[in-house]
Amino acid sequence: MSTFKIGEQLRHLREEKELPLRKVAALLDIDVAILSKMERGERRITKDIVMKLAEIYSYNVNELLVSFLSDKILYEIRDEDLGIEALKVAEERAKYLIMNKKV
Amino acid sequence: MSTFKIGEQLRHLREEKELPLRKVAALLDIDVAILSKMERGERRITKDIVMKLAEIYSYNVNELLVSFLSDKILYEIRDEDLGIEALKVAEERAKYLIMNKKV
DNA sequence: TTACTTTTGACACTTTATGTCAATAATATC
DNA sequence: GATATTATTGACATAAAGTGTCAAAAGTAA
Repeated sequence: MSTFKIGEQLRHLREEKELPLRKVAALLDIDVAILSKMERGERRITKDIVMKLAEIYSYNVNELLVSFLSDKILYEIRDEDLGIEALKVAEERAKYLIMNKKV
Repeated sequence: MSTFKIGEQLRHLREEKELPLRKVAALLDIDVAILSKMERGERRITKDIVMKLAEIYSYNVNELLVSFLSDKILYEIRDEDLGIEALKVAEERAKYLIMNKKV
């Protein structure tokens, strides 16, 4: 999947901290190439990585997670005319499920 | 991925029409086992199959597609505390993207 | 140039998804 | 309750997608 926003956001944060991929990748214990690709949307970003990066960059983790999740959601409805409608229905259903403690 | 709602809905429609899996599977040109699993959420349902089934059951295709898409969306945010928040952000972003004709 | 950072692509490997099939289970009909 | 029909389950082989590793190439700064 390609990331729409979270990748850019993470790159932006890294550049603000003036950290090279090399250092951040080392902290995450992953290859530089993978981090590079994650920031540019060529590799999947995992929830785990997002949380670790929030820690590394001292950034609000929930905000990053919402970006991460909304990217995944938008990916599911890319090119779909009924996307907005599906989002509304999904939200109704999610609220209902939460009320009944199912999600 | 498991289907939450679309599978049940399709099974219900099939039963209303009193069509056996065998016949519907033949119309779709897929194996009976696969259709059985799709209806019970053990196999992925594709957009293509949903549209063909709407035709076969003479049912509103958009309604089924919205179920199908919202299932996929809900799957992405299952078990996520920030799911609702992510849905709202995704909707805002989707509207923005549509305005700018990007999605 | 030289050093450093980043990107790109190849590769082997793993995981996940897919289609096919047959055996089993469940249901209905006689 | 035997038989026919329908539905479910699991095994299998194959295909597709994702992952980690590496090194060469490209880009950037000193």
